[in-house]
Amino acid sequence: MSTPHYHHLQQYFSDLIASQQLVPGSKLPSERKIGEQFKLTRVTIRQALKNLEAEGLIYRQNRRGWFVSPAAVIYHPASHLSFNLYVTEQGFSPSTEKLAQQIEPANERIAQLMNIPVGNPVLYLHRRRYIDQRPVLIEKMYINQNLLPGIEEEDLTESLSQILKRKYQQEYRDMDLSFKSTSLPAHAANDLGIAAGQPGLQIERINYTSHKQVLEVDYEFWRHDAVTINIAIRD
Amino acid sequence: MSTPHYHHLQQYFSDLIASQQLVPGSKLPSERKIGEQFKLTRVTIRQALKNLEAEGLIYRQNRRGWFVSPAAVIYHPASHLSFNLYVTEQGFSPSTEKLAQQIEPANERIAQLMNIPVGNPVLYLHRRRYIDQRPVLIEKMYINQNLLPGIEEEDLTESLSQILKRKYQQEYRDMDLSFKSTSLPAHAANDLGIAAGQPGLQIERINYTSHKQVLEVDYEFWRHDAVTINIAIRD
DNA sequence: CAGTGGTCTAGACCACCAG
DNA sequence: TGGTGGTCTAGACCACTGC
Repeated sequence: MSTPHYHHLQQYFSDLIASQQLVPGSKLPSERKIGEQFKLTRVTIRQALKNLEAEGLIYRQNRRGWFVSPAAVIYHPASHLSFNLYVTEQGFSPSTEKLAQQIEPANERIAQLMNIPVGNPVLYLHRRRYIDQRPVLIEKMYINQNLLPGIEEEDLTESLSQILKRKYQQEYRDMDLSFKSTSLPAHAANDLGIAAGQPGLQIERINYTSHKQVLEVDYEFWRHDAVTINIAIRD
Repeated sequence: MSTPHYHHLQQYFSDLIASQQLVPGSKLPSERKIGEQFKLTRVTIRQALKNLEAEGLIYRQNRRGWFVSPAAVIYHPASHLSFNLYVTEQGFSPSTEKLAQQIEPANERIAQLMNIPVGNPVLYLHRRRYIDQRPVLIEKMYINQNLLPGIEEEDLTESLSQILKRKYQQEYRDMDLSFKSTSLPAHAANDLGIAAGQPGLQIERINYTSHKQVLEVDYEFWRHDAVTINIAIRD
């Protein structure tokens, strides 16, 4: 077995995508159709498709089929641009959906970060964000409502940085970021409508006010093919 | 099919690892052994193992078996610490192996970045880096030898930042970083001794001198389970 | 050499989505 | 309701590792 069969298949679709005979968003033939055409079983087909998925060239939506991935958006955290802004600037169309919003008692980590007693209320916000109608990101945030009284009455599908600026004359300043490439936890995969266990990118972000208080702790779960992170370090 | 069989298996090993009945570096039973024990076929076993791999809990080495992953090392690029230093500080044991070193003509991207004509010589360096004897990272670097005359005579398994400091009184300063979660390209997977198509983390890093000249362009290919990236943004 | 993972066949049934 | 991907069986042979 010099080169495996799935490798040829990968190459085949890879070439179709590179030459734009398959464009972002278009649907691949069904696994069974591909199988007929190449005289291969579904196991082999799926190996090739999963590899292409890992490369970020294609993605699937549960039981709907396989699709060609759009270009990844570039996330530049140091720029402090909002999701809506940087997605728009790159020629895509962002949208946001609120999945949950509630007052919650702070757990240990959140309490420690926000310097409040464990169990004190924080605002929990759970959102799903889309690029060109494709869900790409699940966001779970814990907001320090002591610093932002009345924040829960705002329209929280809006950009938070907009709300901060308008209502509180606050801006995002310092932040701590942590990135990890890992599979999406089941809850995030479900929210994104994909099978659990698929590769993803997890980000933890802690946002500080200009007085070094913790404004917000943010957990983001990205489709791994949807984003590239750029950072410029200037001492 | 309420919860799939592979899910139970995942949970089983996940629990063993969490409770430290399986410790980092230890070998899992063979796929066939697991199959006997749980009355499952290898296809199902492998689905569970691949999911655990995507989570970063286990890893494999080509035809040698599956092993429990060690804790990820934390890479803090803004600290300017060398690989050797930050790995050591976190209680692991780093090592470096030089796979190739040669003078090469600069390609377009490198030439543009280094502000030299295309085809001018640059020093290419290809290294493999280990944490506790596990290969975790392939590095391909292009070094601006105009700024570092005689660099090619140094021992290039050493920390480059050490060499810079000692021989050239230079230090790493500004850098541009780009991260992407994607599968490892075939060359990198081969060098790491793992099957192609496995998830990985790709980093492009451009290092500048204090005079904003490009000192070095660095491409890193990490095992995705081996690293977490932390960055503090302070304006 | 025996044992490991890597690849593959030829089926099957299920859960979910769309028309 | 027909078609999709998701899961799974029960095999097989190959390439490589380690003894």
